[in-house]
Amino acid sequence: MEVRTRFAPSPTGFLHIGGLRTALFNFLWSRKNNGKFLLRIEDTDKARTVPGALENIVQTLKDFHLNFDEELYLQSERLEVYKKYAEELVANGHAYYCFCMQERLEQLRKRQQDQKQPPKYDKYCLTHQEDPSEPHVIRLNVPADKTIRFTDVVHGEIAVSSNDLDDQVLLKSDGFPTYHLANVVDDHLMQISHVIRGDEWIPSTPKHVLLYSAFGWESPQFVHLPLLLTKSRKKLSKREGDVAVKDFLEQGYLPEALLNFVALLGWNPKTEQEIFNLRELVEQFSLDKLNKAGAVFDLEKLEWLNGVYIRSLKVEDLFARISPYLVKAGFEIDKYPKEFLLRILFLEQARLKKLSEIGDRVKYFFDDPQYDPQLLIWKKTDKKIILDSLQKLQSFLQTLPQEKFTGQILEEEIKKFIEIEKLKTGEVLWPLRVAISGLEASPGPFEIMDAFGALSNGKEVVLKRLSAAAEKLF
RNA sequence: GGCCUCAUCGUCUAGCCCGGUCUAGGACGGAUGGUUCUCAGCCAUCAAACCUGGGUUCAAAUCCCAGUGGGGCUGCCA
Repeated sequence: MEVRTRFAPSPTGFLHIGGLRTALFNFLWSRKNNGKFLLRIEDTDKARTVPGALENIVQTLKDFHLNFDEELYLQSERLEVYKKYAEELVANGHAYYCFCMQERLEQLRKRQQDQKQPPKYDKYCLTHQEDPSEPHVIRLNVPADKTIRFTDVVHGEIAVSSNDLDDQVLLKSDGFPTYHLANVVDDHLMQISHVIRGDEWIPSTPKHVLLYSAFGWESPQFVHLPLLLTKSRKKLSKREGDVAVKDFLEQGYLPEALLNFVALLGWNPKTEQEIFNLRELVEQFSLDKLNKAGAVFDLEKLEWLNGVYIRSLKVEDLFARISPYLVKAGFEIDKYPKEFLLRILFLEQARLKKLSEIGDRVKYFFDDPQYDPQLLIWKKTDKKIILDSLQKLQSFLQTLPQEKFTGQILEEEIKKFIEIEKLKTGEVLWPLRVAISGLEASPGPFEIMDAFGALSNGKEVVLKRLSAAAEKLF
């Protein structure tokens, strides 16, 4: 039998991290088995549907190369289908019309809760039918005293008493199906072989199993994934801050890193490999390597992984991806030679955790730095020593032709200069670096000057900053 | 409250199914040292966990039971 999986999000918000993982695992399992991966939008709640959410889901999947097969299915376009099947259930006694008003249901629920009874519909309408032209819903007629069993691929056998199940609404009074109906009908009609979804669905799976058998259909394989948790071990949800994939992308997490990271939440390869591209994930993925326990979404490890991916990028590629962030930071990058920009990126590459950090890090390449003069003074030296070293350095660099303004040569020349002048390395390099970067922590002075070397006035800029530094010390 | 479910370092996890090789392995984060003017990177070292209690067994992280703790669900939401 062909493996057919689906990702079935509701368009109630932008795709979030948990959804991305669910989509990924469905995708991987289908690809692993040369099967099909479907995208089905479960837009059966008109009130909760968010404009733009559908587009965001489709776009995000595309960003991660999780391409779906067949057409895009929208449940809101299949209303007649669900209605037909709901009526079929009514006809054979597995469901019934319910005319109860919201008010009665609320009272019922309240009474049950006060008596510490589990809230459940009391089947009133099963025996009190009204005019079918009156507004009504269709409810599942859950039989009493039955044990409902199903096998979950990750959890094993799960058994529940039908007495603990409520007569779930299948078709709402507005003619829309509820999740339970639409999901079961579509999974059957679309011949889904594996239902891979979050653990939060385990409690409603028995209802689904009941539906499959009421229709006389075979159930698919159920694969419930461990929940993604916040640091406080609560289910990751849209409410809790930045979980929209879009936000991560905008902060400059690379899709490859995000995907790699999310793949390792609730799944592991049973080897010590940690870095995976999509192809490798397809190769190594299997359902028996799935975990049962919920996994905390740990931002620190994501940052590390993102750094790994950033470092592995070719500078040209990094440039392509990061230039929007440079523009956003206000740098007019098209006024600078590309070589200059590439050199800057090359030296920041190992330091970046997220692309969005680039603006702050490279400011000093575009604007003269502002800093406290005290910063120029290295360790236990004093103002006088530093000023002296700065002035000597200045006149020395003055004599160097612009062609010699490349990292390699500069390093040799300056080290030679230090030796001849009998200065300490730190006395020269520290203030030099601070003078040109304005920073306590930055790339090395030779690297920075090397980058400036790609500018026609590079030497000029460096010398100007050196004399500005000397002036600050007066 | 009821039902379901989970339980190894702070976090992601390996080991558990098929008990001994586990003085419990890896990674992130942390600490320390090396490279070095600083930071990052890289390299090295260290600290850090089998929820508790019973059983079964010569032997239990691994099997069984109970407890505890966490989480999920309990809507004409998905």
